[in-house]
Amino acid sequence: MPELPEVETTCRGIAPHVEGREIVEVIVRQRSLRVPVPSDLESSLIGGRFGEPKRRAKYLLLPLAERTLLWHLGMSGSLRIARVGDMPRKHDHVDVVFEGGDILRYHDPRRFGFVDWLKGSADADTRLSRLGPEPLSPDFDGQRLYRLSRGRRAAVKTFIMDNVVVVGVGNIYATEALFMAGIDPRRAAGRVSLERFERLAEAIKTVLAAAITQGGTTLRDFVSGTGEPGYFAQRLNVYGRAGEPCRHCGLELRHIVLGQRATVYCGLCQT
DNA sequence: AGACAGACCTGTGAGC
DNA sequence: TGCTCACAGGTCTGTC
Repeated sequence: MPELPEVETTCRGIAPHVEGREIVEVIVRQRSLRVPVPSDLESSLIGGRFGEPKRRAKYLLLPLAERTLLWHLGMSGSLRIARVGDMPRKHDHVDVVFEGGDILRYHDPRRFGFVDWLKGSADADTRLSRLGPEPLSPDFDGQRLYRLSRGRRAAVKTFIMDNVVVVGVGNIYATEALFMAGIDPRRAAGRVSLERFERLAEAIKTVLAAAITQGGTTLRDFVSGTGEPGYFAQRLNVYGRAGEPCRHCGLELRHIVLGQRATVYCGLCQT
């Protein structure tokens, strides 16, 4: 499931294949994604060239001359580079074919992702304008978490997954960062100290940066832009390990549900 | 305003 | 072996 590191890996992986190359064909096999594929996608893309692909939160931005394509991979989506002649698999919904024969191919079994035009500028499109800072930027730190959390009774895990607080912290990395910082995910956000939020902010940066270095987590159907699988899944300490022993103290890891999300934590190491 | 539930979708794996 | 069914998850929307 693509979280921020996977989207970043995808962005870097596809960039050399798509930037500045003329689009010669667009094939849409499934228009019914979470947002319907725009009816003018094909006509607007053909003959154009993308500028440098960017990432904002878990969105990929592909600029054209006058408009920008906003792509979200949802839960099960992947963008990878194929070649003309590579047979599409089931759930390969969109192909963007470039001069020279590279194909930007969108695969998404659960169709939670979408491709859409950015509405105006990034500041005007409400999907981007309300987003908090990037977790790896200096704008994101423990002070911010502390300030925004005062008076909040929601669980700290739910709080750090709020895109207004900070973007790109999905369920896997929220779970891992809370373990690394030694914080009980159930604790009310408003009752976490500044010192502990500073540890948590550092943990979030550490796990995300490590995952990007590793090329993203390989879980089920993620494949990076160049078709190379990531390797971060092997290094997860708690996510997906409920019932197994904590790597620090050996206590059996517990599974609970917080904010409708599976949560795993150590009852001894996280307080 | 904040908290929470529901909707979207389908492959996977547990349980019968 | 074959079937059914709950579950997984990001984000938007609606309700209290």
